[in-house]
Amino acid sequence: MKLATWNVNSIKVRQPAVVAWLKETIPDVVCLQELKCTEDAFPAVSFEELGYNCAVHGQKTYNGVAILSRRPIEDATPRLPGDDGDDHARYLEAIIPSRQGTVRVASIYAPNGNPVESDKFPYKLKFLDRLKSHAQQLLKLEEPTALLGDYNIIPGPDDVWNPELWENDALYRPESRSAFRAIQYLGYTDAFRACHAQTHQYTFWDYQGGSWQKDHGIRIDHILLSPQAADHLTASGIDKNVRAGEKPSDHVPVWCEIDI
DNA sequence: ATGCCGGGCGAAGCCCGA
Repeated sequence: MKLATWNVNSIKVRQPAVVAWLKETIPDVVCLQELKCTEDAFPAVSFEELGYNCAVHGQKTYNGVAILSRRPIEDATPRLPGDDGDDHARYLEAIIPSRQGTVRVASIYAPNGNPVESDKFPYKLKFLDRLKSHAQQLLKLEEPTALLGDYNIIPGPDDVWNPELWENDALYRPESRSAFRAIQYLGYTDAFRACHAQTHQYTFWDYQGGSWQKDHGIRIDHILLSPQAADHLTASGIDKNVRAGEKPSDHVPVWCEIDI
């Protein structure tokens, strides 16, 4: 089963690119982030024509997450527990039947958190703490679980072209990196890092300043696997070529293959 | 180091992202 995540930065603008990528790579499950639209405006038909079911947790202008699946989508559940006052559409979880049993997947759009002096940074850290608590609850189920998405965290100095320039950025602050490690310490595996030792493999390049041409990127889109999923991990990759296409998102897809 | 880029909204210019 091939699982993927992609922050599309507006599904309305990116719909042709997503369709082309789906046709080329044929993932079984895709988690999308930054739809920037409500569920009504989500272009589900163009994905259904390719054989995908869609579950959408939308929001006008900001955020918005979705799950596409070639298999049925069961129990699609929006929102991360732990703060009923949080109305951002940043989390959608669902159960997907596999050949043997099921896989639980989540599409996650963690807050950016900049500037760090603003209330956006504590909001980010609180969201990540809620994600950790929920991830801990999910471990008790002892199921194959994949938490896919834009975590907005650079895990370490090898995941950015020039870490010195990011020291006071919310994506690289010690508090953010610590929060990402804390989820892994619960028992989750970074799928890409488990498959690749190469450093400086990026998932995001800023539109500005020729970042893509200079390969000045960051690795912030991640797939975390529960032990029952990680035990069957066979491959992972970053579809970097997508960044060179027509009207690209600033993020590219990250995927993993689990033999379940 | 930032908003030079790109998108939303809405019809100019501001908000937001990373």
